[in-house]
Amino acid sequence: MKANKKDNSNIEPTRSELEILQVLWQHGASTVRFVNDELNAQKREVQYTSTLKLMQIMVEKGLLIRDESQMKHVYSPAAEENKTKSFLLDKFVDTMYNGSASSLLMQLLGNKKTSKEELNAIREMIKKLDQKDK
Amino acid sequence: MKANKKDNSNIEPTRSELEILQVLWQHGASTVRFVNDELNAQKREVQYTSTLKLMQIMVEKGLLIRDESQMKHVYSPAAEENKTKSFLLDKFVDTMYNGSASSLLMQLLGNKKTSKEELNAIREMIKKLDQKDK
DNA sequence: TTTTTCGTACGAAAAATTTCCTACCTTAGG
DNA sequence: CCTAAGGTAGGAAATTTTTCGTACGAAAAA
Repeated sequence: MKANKKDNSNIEPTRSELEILQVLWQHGASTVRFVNDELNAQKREVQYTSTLKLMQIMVEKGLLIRDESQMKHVYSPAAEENKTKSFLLDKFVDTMYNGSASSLLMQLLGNKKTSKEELNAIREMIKKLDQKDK
Repeated sequence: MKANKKDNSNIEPTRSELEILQVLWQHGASTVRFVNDELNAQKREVQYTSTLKLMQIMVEKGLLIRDESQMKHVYSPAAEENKTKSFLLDKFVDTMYNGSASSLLMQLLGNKKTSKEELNAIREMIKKLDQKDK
């Protein structure tokens, strides 16, 4: 019942909260049971009630909304996935690269983990962008 | 005196620790006094001894190293700036974009905050990359 | 020399985050 | 009806992160 920020998307999820958001982004609106199973499968062992509690808190914070019409409540992200991601990406660029997106990209390109396919996808994307402008 | 991970760069700095790293990345090796002043100027009000303590903890964790040869200890990041950033960026891409760098870029390009200049810089970068490959 | 200023060390408090126990309710199966 | 399985609510404990008070030493100023 604390103050809902005018907009949910300017709240920083904690690390655990982010894990939960990931599951919801990936699978869409879900029950606690489902999220908890996913966490245990994908991430780490965690008790059902821990996940429940966390998701309840997230509702209070306005990060999630829930459908209580059924006994098994169904939770979903309160903000657009892209809005949240965009916000977090922005913050990341700011704190890590002084706001320079190209610096970030540079790092990304120098990254072993970035595969050939990724690089090609990026190139294509830029090409299209270039054409539009011309 | 806890175990130093073989490599510092796979440790996740906390949010506050990241703020300190930022200052050090930006200004190079510094005293606590300097870092604290920067934090107060750039970020938020914080007591000198709080910053001191945090930086001491970071030394214990292996995130920072310090030169104690002078009375005013001088701290610097233990790992290469790029190594740490690369690691964090990787994690970010993984958790937020399922490892897809191009998805991230897409988000970046759709971002209001990404200026024209940035876009151009990115285009140039890709062009060069393309030429190399051909 | 005395005092004031500025530094570190250390411990503990405070705050934030995360975990889980217990109680209790509803539904499904016997 | 009775029991077992599975759900939510809420409080409190545990852990992690952050903040700061106090003690004390060195150096600079008076």
